[in-house]
Amino acid sequence: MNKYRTHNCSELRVKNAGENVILSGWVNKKRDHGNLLFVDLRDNYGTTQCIVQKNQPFFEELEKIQLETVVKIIGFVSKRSADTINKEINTGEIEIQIENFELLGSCKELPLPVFTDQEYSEEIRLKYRFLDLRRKKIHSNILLRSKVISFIREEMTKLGFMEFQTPILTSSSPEGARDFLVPSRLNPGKFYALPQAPQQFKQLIMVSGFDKYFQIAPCFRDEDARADRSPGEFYQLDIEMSFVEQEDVFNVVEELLKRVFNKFSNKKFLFNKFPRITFEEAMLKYATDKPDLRNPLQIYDLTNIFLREDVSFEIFKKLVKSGSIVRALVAKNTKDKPRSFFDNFDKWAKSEGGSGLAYFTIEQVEKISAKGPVGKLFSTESIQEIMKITGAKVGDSIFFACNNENDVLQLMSVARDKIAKELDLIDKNSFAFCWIVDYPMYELDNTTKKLKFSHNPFSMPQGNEKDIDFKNPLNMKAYQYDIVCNGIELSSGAIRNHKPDLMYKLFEIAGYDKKDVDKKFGGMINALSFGAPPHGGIAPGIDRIIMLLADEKNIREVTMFPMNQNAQDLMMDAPSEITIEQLKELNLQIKKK
RNA sequence: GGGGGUGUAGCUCAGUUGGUUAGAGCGAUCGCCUGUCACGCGAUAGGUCGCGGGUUCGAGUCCCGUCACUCCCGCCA
Repeated sequence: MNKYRTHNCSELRVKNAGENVILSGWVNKKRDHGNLLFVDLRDNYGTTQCIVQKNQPFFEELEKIQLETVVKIIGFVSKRSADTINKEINTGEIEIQIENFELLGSCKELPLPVFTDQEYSEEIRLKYRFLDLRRKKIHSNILLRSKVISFIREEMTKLGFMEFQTPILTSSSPEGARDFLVPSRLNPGKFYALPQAPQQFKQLIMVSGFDKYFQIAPCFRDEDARADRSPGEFYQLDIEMSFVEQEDVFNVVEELLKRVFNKFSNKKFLFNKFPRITFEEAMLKYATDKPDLRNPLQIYDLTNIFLREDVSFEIFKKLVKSGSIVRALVAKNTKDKPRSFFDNFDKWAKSEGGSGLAYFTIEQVEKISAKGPVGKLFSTESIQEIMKITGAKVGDSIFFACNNENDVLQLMSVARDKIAKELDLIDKNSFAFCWIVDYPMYELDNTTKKLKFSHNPFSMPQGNEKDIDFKNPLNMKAYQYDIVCNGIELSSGAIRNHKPDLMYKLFEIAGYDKKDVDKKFGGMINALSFGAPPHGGIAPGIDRIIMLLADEKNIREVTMFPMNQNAQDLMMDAPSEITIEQLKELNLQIKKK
């Protein structure tokens, strides 16, 4: 028999009444009635009410015990009387009559309450994460994470995939995020990098003939944090497959995500078959390549309206003439909204650094007209044209923004969310997945004005190799795709370029000559020239999947031991200073400020 | 690197236009209480109002600076 317990704290039922039992756990709560003491004992599985009367010799000792102390309770199970049953917990029909107890782990005065729904500061939560993790919500989030990960492993295995580990110490890559670097003791002056993703390794696994790979892979990127982005490290469900086209990857991922989301959430799927939206279409309709499709609002281009003679909105007309564009959103049935409703959006848009949001409401007394500060600047015919383009009806309002393309898109993307939230148009009980496809191979770097890879440099350009228009690289599309759910980008993926010659050509366009490519990606290119299968894959973010399933907005709520925004672990005190000896051994010197 | 928010007791927060001794709930300590399940009742302790400077007869409150946490932008192929 186990020394510490015969049962866990969620196990005992009426049928156990009369049995002698031993339970161990944390003192979750005490209710002290002076001559009668209730102790709620908690472990990973649940809580059990234990009770002791004053006549027991250890009564006073137990009465004074700190919450969160770990104790072993020895006693017997007794059935509760009907009026004292607690239906909230699954051991609520019984209680333990304590016959003795043993202190297993004492507890100092708590820096934060454990048994409470109260929110408290992240600083204190992260410093005492081991206490924070005892709390119900986050404890169950972490359990959910564990279950999801093992389910994913099972399902991937069923789908014929093999899990392989890839190195954690690897080489720095020139593209992409900032690397975390690790100095090499045996190779003075040289550094390893932690992998931003096992990108090259998973391709090498394909070249090695393993056909279907997956891994719950740690990824390291030294970039600034966001609510949905841990600083430092995160996990991807890394997938790669040989002899596949884009659709084959989609089928696997769609099937897997459906199984996972159906198993771990009651929310419904808005689309049973995930819609495919081209990058171009997404940017036009949603002004972002990670649209929240729960939001029914669409964006329309109204630039041409401002070239019309019968529109006298001179500020916008002037901007349009000098190259600005106009994009609009329709807010249905908003004619009765107060003036403040509209002005607040304009005020908000200005606070976003934009030029504001103009608006009018379509009305019809006899003729169709526009109401609002700029309404009279539009003729009936121009309003009718706007209604044709946008599908707006009498009683709807139009919000529009005019600026250069970048700024308009940025504003409209956020405005679309904000207006939908304000009008309560988003069904919170659903998942809206979609694929974003046909990404451009290259884009212009805003600061350097040079061409760069818009996503992964290893992606395969679309079309027959002979027909690819290398002269107009900005027109080149790639077999590059993203999967998005509820406005959250879960993953990017691509069919890879497995042809070294083509790869050199593509890198040349981005400004890397053959020598650069050989130096930076030599291992990869070399491998591809020894018989590489066509292959492709994807890597959905595990943390974000759990966030969606747990309905959490912050990634730290689904991460056991996260770092804070400044990439510090307040509990372990990382990063920390190291000794002179360690530095010497690594041939490093710290430059003083 | 830039912008916003927050910072008052161990924890969560209140604190009016600048005005006497900075409050509450939870927690802690002590006492009372035999059926609670957020038990109840009474008492006590607990404060560099993040830090530094300034304005003022007087600053938790106003101003300047700074630090910490957080959200966003940049960044994240």
